[in-house]
Order: sequence, then C-alpha cells, then structure tokens
Amino acid sequence: MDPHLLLKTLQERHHFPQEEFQKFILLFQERFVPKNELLFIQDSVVKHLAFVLKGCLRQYHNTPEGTERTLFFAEEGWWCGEMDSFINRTPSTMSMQALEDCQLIYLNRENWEYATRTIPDYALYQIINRGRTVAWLKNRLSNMTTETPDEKYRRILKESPHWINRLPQYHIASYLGVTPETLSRIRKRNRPL
Amino acid sequence: MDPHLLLKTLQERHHFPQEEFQKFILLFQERFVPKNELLFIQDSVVKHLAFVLKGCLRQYHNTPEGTERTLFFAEEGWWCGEMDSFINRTPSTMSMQALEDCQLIYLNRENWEYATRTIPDYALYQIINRGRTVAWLKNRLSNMTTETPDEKYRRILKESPHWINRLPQYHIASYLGVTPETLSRIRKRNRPL
DNA sequence: GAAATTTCTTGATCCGGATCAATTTTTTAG
DNA sequence: CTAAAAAATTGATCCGGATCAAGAAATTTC
Repeated sequence: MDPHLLLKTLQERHHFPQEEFQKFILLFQERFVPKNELLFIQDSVVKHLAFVLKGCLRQYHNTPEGTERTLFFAEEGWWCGEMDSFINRTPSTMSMQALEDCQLIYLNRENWEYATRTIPDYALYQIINRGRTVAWLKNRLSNMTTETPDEKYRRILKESPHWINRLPQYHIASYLGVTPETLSRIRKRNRPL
Repeated sequence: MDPHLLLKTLQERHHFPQEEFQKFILLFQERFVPKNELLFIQDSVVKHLAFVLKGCLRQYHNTPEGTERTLFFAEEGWWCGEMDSFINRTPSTMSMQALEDCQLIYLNRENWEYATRTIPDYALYQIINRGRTVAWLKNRLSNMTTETPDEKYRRILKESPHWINRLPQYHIASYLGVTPETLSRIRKRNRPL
C-alpha cells in the first residue's frame, strides 16, 4: 500500500520516523465535508486542525465593505486551519469552505497539544513548515502589491495551471484581487491564438 | 534591573521559566548595526536570527521590475530573520536593512538548533509565535488587496501612529503599496483642519 | 552656517481596472 | 430533457492612482 499522504507530507522537509507516525496518526479523526460546507467560520474559535486527503477548500475573509477575499486554496496534502485561533482559542478572522466534497483528517486541540509535547519531530515539523508558510505569504504579499493583474494571472498559469480547470473563475479572481470581469478580460488577452 | 526585553517577549503568550532563559540568553551574541546597513540580502542564505533590542529595520523585496516592496518594519521586541532561508539554508527572497542605528542580539544556526532541541518552551514559543505571524500576514494580505489607499493610511494612524514620526514617508508608502506622491496626497486629504 | 543632497509636495496627464448593465454560456435541479 | 439558477463574457463609462515633471522643504555634510 502507498505510504500515507500525511506521512509523505511530514517527511518532505525533515525526517519523521515511521514509528512516531503510527502513534501520531492515531490521534486523528476522519471527516467527510460536503461541497460548500464551512469547516470553520470567521469570528468563532477554530476547534480543529485539518489535513486534506482528498478535495479542495478555500480560506477567505469577509471584509467590512461586504466583499470576500480568498487567501489561499487548500488541496490534497495541505493543512487547513487557523493556528492562531486554534492555539490561543481566539476568534478567527478567516472562514474555510469546501469547494468540493472533501475527505479530511483532523486533530482536536487536546490531541494537538499532546502530539506537540510528546513527538519532538512533530514540533520541529511545525516550526519548519510554519517558516515556509511565512515565506510564502511574504512573497505573495509582495507579488500582490507589485504585479499587474496580467502578471498575477500568468503566475498562476505557471505555478498552478491545474487551478484553471479545478476552480471556479470568480474564486481565482478573488485570490488575485481582481473582479471576475477583469479576470475574464485578462484571459481573453492572454489566450493563445 | 528591568527584566530583559527578550524574556518579556518570550513570556507574552506563554510561560517561559527564568531558569531556561538564563541558559537561552547565553547562546546569543550582541551586535551593533549602523543605520542603512543590510543585515541580510536577497538571494543569499540568512545566517542569523536576530532580535531587536533598540532601533528599527525594514524587510523588503526587490522586484524584477526594479521596484522595492517593504513588507514590514521590525522595531524593539521584534524578531528579524527569514526563517525559511535560515532553517533550510536556501537563498532568501528578502533583504533587511537598518533604518536607524540598531542594537541587536542574534543566534547562529547552530545555537538555534541547539536551543530548539533542548529548550521545549522555546520550541513551543516558536510554534505559537509563528502562528501569530501567519495570521498577521493573512490579514495584511487581505487588507492590502481590499482597502483603498486612504483606508490603509488610516489603519496605520490607528494601529502604529508613531511610525509617522519614526519612519521616512517613502518607506511607509512602499509598505502601503502606493507611490510617495500618492501618500503625500492622502496625508493632505486626511489632514485635520 | 552654507552648500549639497535627500525627501516631500504639488500640478497635469494618462491609463487600466472598477462599476453598472446586458447577454451568453454553463451548471444544477426537478 | 427541460427549466432555472449560477457563472462567464462583453460593452460602455467613470474614477483614482501612476507617471512625469518641477519646485519647496528638510536633512545631511563639511
């Protein structure tokens, strides 16, 4: 049988012994989340830390002006949570919605704490992985404020071309920080002949 | 004597015993960085994890188009590093520059690893703190793509009013993602009578 | 303290994305 | 399969920030 997707993810940047994994995976619960359902919602405390086995979700923020901003998409092999809310039990500023039927596994707060305390490699994984996330967000922040909409779209074509087929266009538009109309025009401009 | 600024920072969100701190602080070295000097530079590996005792720095990114984007300012009590580069020894996408004469303390990679491995409360601190940073960046990303320049400026007035006196205006403009000319006009518009 | 440099301000023009609106295309539901 | 709803396209107009350019103010340097 294939190694577990979670183990593969944990081992990506650092070693993670098989035996620790056996102990770790027992702390998770499985959960099916149907399309469009909200995994957690802005202004309430996030109770679970989820890992995507199958499906795709988006994390987004409702602005005071009434618009929505999509921050990222979580596909297979991604964590989806809001660690600040989860750890400190404070209201989240983000919501998370399934864009497809999703198969997840998740930790509750208690088991997360137990795992972090007793599995040093998991603690280290979190430090390393969080560092990557921060670097990714800083780059994205820089790109979002510097690049033209056309450049942003071409970046997606290059870095995540499968999104074009997997995700509705208006969610990609929100991710890029443009209106759906503008994205439609960008696509027209950048369409191969 | 006042408790050390670093201890105060470590204890902000989680307990950090005095005795562990005595051990921890010994791993640091002091360093003075004069105004305008670069602490680390884009495309090279970040060798140190620094903590600001006195002074102010900015982290920025040079875009391919030749412009600069300031991502954040690090004042007293801030960490300034690029953990992804520091941990994985990969080239950084960011540079860090002192905006004033700065008094820093810093860890090298070896001592960081030792501290992370042997001081569980430091490992936990990093996990918690990194979670905060991620949440902060996500909110900033949302704000930067949603708010008008006027709203962004008023957010600074509200959240970090002292920046107006401490930082050059063109760096604030870069932080907000607008040109210096635009920031000047925003200030004029929002000036009290 | 004067000269030189840097930073900030102000003006005029231009351009591209938002907005509003209507239509077409695609997807979903019965 | 058809009707209804949702998503994507296209058109026209408007507005605000970028850009270019010049001048004023502030800071640095000697």
